[in-house]
Amino acid sequence: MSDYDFQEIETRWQRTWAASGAFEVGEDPKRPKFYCLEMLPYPSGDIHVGHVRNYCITDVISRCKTMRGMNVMHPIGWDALGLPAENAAIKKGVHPETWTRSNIASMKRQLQRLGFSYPWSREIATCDPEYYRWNQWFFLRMLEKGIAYRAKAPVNWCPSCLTVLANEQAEGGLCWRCKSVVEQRDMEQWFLRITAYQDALLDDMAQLPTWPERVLQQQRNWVGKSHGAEVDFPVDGFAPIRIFTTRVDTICGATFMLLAPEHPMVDGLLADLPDAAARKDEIGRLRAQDRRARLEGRVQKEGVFTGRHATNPFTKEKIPVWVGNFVLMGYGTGAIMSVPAHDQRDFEFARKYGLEVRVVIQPEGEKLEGATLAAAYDGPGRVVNSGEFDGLVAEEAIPRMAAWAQQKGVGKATVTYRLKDWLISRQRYWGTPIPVVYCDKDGMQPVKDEELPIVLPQDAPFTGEGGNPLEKVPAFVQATCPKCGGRARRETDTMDTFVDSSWYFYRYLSPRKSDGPFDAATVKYWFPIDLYVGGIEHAILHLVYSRFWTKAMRDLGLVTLDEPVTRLFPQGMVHKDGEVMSKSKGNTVAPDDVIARYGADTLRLYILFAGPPELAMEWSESGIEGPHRFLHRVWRLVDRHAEAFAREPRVPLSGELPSAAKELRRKLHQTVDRVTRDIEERIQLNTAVAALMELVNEIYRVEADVAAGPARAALREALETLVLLLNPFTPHVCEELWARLGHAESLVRQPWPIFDAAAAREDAVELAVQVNGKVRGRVVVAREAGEDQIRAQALADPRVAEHLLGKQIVKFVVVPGRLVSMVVK
RNA sequence: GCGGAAGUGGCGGAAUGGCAGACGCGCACGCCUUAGGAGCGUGUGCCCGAAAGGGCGUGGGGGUUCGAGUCCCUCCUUCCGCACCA
Repeated sequence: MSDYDFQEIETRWQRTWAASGAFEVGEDPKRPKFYCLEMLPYPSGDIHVGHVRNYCITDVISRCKTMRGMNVMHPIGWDALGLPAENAAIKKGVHPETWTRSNIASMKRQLQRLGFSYPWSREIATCDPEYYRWNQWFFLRMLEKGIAYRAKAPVNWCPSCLTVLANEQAEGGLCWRCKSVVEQRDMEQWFLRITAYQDALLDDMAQLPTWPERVLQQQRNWVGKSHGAEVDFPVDGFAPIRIFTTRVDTICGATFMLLAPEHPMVDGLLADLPDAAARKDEIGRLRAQDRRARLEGRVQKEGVFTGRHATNPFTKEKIPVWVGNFVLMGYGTGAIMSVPAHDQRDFEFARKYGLEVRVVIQPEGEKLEGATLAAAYDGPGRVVNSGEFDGLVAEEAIPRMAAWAQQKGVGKATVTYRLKDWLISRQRYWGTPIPVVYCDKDGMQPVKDEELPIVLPQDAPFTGEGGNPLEKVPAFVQATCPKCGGRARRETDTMDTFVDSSWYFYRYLSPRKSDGPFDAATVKYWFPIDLYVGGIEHAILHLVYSRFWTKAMRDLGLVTLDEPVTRLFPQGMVHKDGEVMSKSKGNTVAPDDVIARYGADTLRLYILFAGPPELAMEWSESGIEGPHRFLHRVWRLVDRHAEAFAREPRVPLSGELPSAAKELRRKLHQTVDRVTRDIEERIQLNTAVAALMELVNEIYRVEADVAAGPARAALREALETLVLLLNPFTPHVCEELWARLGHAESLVRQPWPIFDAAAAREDAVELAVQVNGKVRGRVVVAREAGEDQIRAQALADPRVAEHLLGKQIVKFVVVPGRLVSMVVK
């Protein structure tokens, strides 16, 4: 009997696993495969509790599936390119690669201290040229197919940092670093044509029945498919203004039009008018003021009349054309028809500028008047004031009026999407160089495959003065045109790092392959991913990009899959003191400190026990004591019998067992069933842990009664089964106890306990007896007791009888194994 | 505004429509100990009661059912996305 020295046990077993390559895997056609994926971490410096939670979930499932006889792929890698490394370089004068590699080293050590079951030989880092060369290779294939293209587009420009920012880095219209208001600039950029897949991204959701609805819903919103109509409003002397609307049924109520301030027709419309300059200034003010007003939360609607009129093609009326600060250039056509009677935004605008409000949808049994309307009416009703369409209900009017527009050649039913093509250009150093050059003679030319990888130069200057450091490396910029052999300028934009994470899970399968991104046969064996666990914050960007990437690869003939992931399990965040745990809030907990005090097994157990994995969990310092005490209890319980069992010959469980042994086996096998289903089916790990705690309590309770004689075999079974069931959660202490129980082999591939349904069955059950919905007594009946017998016993219960005195039983319900319910009056 | 998730003891949280509060934290009392921030045991939703027992209880209100935390309707609150999306 010895103390539970978790530090010594944990480091020793971690060394043993590493030395034996315990978690290395390969393709094995004889065993069913299980690809268990977790989101690869960004090497920011330290593992945080959120990572730990993510990886504990996958580790328990991986270890359990392995014990269940499956061939499990459970790899890890590093999402190692990205802005923070470059900022560290600017701030501390270290090269981004040095910073990144040293972070990887320390985070790897932290992961190893947690005992996760990774095949480390498959570790990848996306900053490795042997990884990002395949980003470049994919890019070239996509360029050939027209999936990648270059175009001018508005981007976020920070006037103080003198650089372009990713959308995510310009949140709320402010530069994330210096907080200045970002400007929109038109620049030549690289895009991936994700919009070619917008319907596939929606339709293929049918192949994802086990994805959580909230994720699918977020993705649907992100794609933002919206059915409506486009209609052209002619303007004398100009091209017609094309609008998009979902409510073409209200078009006869359109009393003015609005253009986005950035709309390309605005300047032309103003051109020859006498007061053009003043109007132009006003509109310029709207463009500038718009973003600021939005981020301050003041969303006042403002507009400027252009001085021009357009013709409503349905009513032939001339209506004024305005510029409105709430019309977005990025959605629809950047121009709208304004129907103030039936759209609240248009209503507010019309009231402010004294524009006409005309009712064209009349609700049942009411009479709305434009002049007295208090708010826009957007409910159901019938069309009025709309000529031949009067009397139709709105839903009928929409297709009819769209068809009319098409027939007259002024519009058509159409569909718009919120989704935009994926802008992958970044004017930054620490990313994958985009493999093209620009030749004065031949223009843009893709680099030849043989020249890949285009490697980042080591000697770029990180000054923090803005601009892309790559531009300042002449040896990098100077290139040869692959077509004419003349001088060319190399592209200095690098790729968005979301490119790296869109396909990394294929690379794990053949991580060192040098003649292709992955091996088709291994993909065929391992894909699709059976379970993907990660933070809910990636519900859109990463998970949409990954789905797109697989579809694009399919169309390039590289894979045969439509979707990469069968089951997605987004785990909840970790909170502390009611807030999300984060560096900026300063409420983080360092896993290393917890491990030093309690050990990795306790940390793993606590983080899984604290709550259901899909919901936010609340971190509490005192809560961790429970699992820690539990492991001590397990240790004492098993260790005090271990030596004896290790020596004793194995006695089969046979014949009639004493009742204490039968009770123990009942609880034991009920626990086997619960734990197995909680891990494999429900992914409800907190209740699996609770079941194991109950089991330990039960073993303690009957320990003395089963320590000797024929019952002793049941004690041994219980202790060994406990160690096996607990192993996925707390593998170090379990390995140690397993060894002490006399086993030479590691637990990693030990077969999972087999559920014995007969042993788990209760032979007597206690039923509650309800009278008018209230429990008035209990009866113990044999498992197979018939209804008559149960009825007789229930009525015989003295307390029940008391409540029946002078009453009539009008209904009698027996729920086998549960309760008896009677209604009396 | 739209979408999603969630409201259960002092706290984290359990409950295929079937005995609400499993398991753990905390707390109280006791045992053991030279000592304990160790271990063991008992108790612990609220109210009345010495007890037996009774009443009330899963955000509020209504409904379905022999039976509702769970299903339906409605309202309220909190958190998380997206958001002047036409």
